[in-house]
Amino acid sequence: MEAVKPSGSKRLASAQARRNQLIMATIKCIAQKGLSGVTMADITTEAGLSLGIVNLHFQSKEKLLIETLRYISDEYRSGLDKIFDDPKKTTAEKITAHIRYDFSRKIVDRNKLAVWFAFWGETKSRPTYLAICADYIADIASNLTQLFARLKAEGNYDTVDPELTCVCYTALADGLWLDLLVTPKGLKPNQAYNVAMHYLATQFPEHFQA
Amino acid sequence: MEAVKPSGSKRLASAQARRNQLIMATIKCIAQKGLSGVTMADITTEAGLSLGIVNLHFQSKEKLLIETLRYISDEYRSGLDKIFDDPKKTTAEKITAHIRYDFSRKIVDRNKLAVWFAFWGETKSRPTYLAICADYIADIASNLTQLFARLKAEGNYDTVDPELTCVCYTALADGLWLDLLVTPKGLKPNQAYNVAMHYLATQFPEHFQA
DNA sequence: ATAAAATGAATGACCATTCATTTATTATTT
DNA sequence: AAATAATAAATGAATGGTCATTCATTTTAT
Repeated sequence: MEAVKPSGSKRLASAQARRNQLIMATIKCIAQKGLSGVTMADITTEAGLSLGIVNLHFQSKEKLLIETLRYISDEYRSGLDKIFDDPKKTTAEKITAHIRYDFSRKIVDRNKLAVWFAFWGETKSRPTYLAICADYIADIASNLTQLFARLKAEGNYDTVDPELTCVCYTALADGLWLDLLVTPKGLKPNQAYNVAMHYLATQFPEHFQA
Repeated sequence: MEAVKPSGSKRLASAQARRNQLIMATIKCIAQKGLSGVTMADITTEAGLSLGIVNLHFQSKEKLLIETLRYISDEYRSGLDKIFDDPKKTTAEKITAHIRYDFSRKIVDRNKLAVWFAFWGETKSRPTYLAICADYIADIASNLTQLFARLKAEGNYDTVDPELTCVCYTALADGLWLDLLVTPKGLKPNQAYNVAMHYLATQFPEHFQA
């Protein structure tokens, strides 16, 4: 029935499904074997598909890796955007939701954390990886700074510096994620959340409890 | 003159010098090409030596990488030990020295940071890497917690939880290092130091100024 | 003269990519 | 509806390039 599109909807859907299937397998394999250790054979076997499939859908290994990083970035970002744009939440509620999200199951998944840090560890040598994340990082920082500035205005927080608080919180979250990845026996997601809250409570004691 | 040692001192010294030379070249190459991109040829060329030299001094590439990680770990650790064991410093001075050290030129060297995060990104798949650092991480945390506990006792800080403060500071430092590595145009070492101090000032306002 | 250190061409393993062939899906015809 | 043609998707054996490792030879130190 579709006059313009050359291929039927079933085919398009399956192509997208294959891409996702391969990205999921890539996440798992990077976590298991490291960015320096994953092979095409690892990924396609994990996905239950044939060796040639990656080049069919992604042209090359490198492009699959980049799409995998982009997938994780987009997922993280879109979750935060939803919170930030929610008209029903107050400023304080948005901040709380942000922190809850940062240490939620979906984000603190060790496979995904492994992928994050695998790419961070290579950004100096491969600027492409950084370029993928640079925009969204700036956006998120801008949104969070804005929330802190609003809360400062709403509450009685003359000494708070919203930008500094944003930089400090962001670095703290990064460090806690690293802890969750490398010492899973040491720090639990819930404890990490408490540490983050402890910092926020030092800045906005009227609104947050440590 | 040495009766026991089979080889002369000049040879021993040169063997050790070669090892260091290769480790330095490895740090530079990992920063430039990433852990997944370095080759033996890269490293030996950077060191100005021949291709076979690594296997002569380190048996294998993997062992050289491990020794490189160990070198950086030991360097960091020994610097902190000197501060912690200094009998001339008060508790507060030791903490200040610790933070200064964490953001000093020697530690915030982007090549070395690149190596740190290259290895962190692979710890999930290669537990050996974590094993190398696990001990010293625990030691440093124990020392720092002790310092915070002493300062709590010395000052008027009933609400401070030394362990929590240690976890929070450590994560914050990790996150700031990551920032320094990936967004060198954004955050400068001096600013990172100020952010860390800002957090400490929230815990010990009588002793530290943001 | 002896022994250790260093070299780098040669080797073999590994792995991303290609592409001829097979399988599945959609369109057309009877 | 069924059969057939046309097209897209998927496969995996074969290819070629890269790279860690080896070791016979050369260089340097004792």
